[in-house]
Amino acid sequence: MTTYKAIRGMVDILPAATPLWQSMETTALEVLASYGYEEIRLPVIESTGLFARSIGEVTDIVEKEMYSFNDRNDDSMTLRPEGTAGCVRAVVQHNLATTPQRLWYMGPMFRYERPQKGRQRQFHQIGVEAFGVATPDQDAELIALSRQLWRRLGVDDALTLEVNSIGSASDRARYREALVAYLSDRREALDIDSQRRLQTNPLRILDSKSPDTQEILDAAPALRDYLDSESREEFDQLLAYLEALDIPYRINPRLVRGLDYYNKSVFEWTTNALGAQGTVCGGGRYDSLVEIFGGKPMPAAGFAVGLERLILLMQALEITVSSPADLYVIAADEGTYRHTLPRMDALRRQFPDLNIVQHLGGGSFKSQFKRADKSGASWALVYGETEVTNNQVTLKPLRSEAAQRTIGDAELTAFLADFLAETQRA
RNA sequence: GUGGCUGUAGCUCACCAGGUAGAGCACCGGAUUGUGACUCCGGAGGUAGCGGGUUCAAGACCCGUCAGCCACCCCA
Repeated sequence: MTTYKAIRGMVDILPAATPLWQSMETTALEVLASYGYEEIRLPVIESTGLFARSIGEVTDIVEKEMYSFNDRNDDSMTLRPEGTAGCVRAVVQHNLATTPQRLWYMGPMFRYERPQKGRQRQFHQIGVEAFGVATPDQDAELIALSRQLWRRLGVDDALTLEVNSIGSASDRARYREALVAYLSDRREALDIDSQRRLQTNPLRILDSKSPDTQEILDAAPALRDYLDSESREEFDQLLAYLEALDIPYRINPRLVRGLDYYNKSVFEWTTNALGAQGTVCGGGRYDSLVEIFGGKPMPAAGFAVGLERLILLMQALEITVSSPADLYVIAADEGTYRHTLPRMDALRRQFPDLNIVQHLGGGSFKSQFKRADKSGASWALVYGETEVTNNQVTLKPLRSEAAQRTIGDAELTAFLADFLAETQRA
């Protein structure tokens, strides 16, 4: 017999972890709604060309990390490696950007990379994209929104905001020339990867981790000196907004994002609690992407949150949530079980927020109580012969020292209403 | 894609000049009449990731392969 395992880099999220995921997701939904962002749901597969054009032909993502294949019509398709390209495509296709739009989406992304902690081949992101506002109040709102999310999740103390401005495309072109000129003279002192990038993507040399390369970069031309006045002013304005919001930040002049479409202000939220993959959230402005995809020129900015990394961070901070059952229903035998059926059915309709777990498969009271205990339920509802003949039910507390009691069916409703009120849910 | 470490019961791990596997936790059952958690007793559960080689004999050694982890790389 053949046994199957999930394929490399594809990860099952098991019941032990889903309560934390769900809690994180609902919190995110609330925060996004509180800022007036609306959900958009997008396909997981797009034309390969869409990503090549937006992300950039010479980026690592496009060069070697895409899950691409030809469909039955021999068209090249790609499992989305990120969400912005598809979102912009949808905005253009449906003409959504006639007025400013605040959008978000959540779902799986795919990159063919070597897996390690915090890096999978299928992973999940929440993407937030805002269209139509060119001024840095938009960048500030996006950062404020993300900080609000960290606060609500209890991870804000573990995250640091890094910001930078990478200017316009023409600023970067001029800077690239200067940087290449400077580094070419010192070519042999650079690490191998940086030597290669000298031809392909020189700006990425800036965030090389090689100490030798970084030392050479200390005396290199600075990107900031090549920014036009607009980029500079808008960056300074963003910093002023961050100060007004009381969001601590670190200007990282070597922060350059890996995707070609970014311009002007960019940012990352990072942590050192996760090892090498410390970026939990990254984003910035991408003012020319809408036009590239055939829309009317339209400024835009956004960011993406890596959900696995966020979960890992929450786990590292020992943030736990659980949703145990409220009631566990025990019946003495087949006849009493049948007696409970219409009653539990009615209770579920009457109290939709109540988690009622019915014991299945029979067994002794002893074994049923063991299960009841393991379910985490607060109360066991016990139906034996006596209860059934008297139209009663026995309530046994499983989490407290309160006394067990037997009450009439009619009183159960009042009891459960009180229970929900106590647990602040009714 | 590169380098290093690891891979034994559901989980965490052990044994071992190489002589066909064990613990704790978890699981199931029991300790007289309809009651969990603690305790005691018993039980079930493993093609030792997979394939090949060396050997009388391999979970242990060698090779390959797959997977995980760590770092590089890259990003979320």
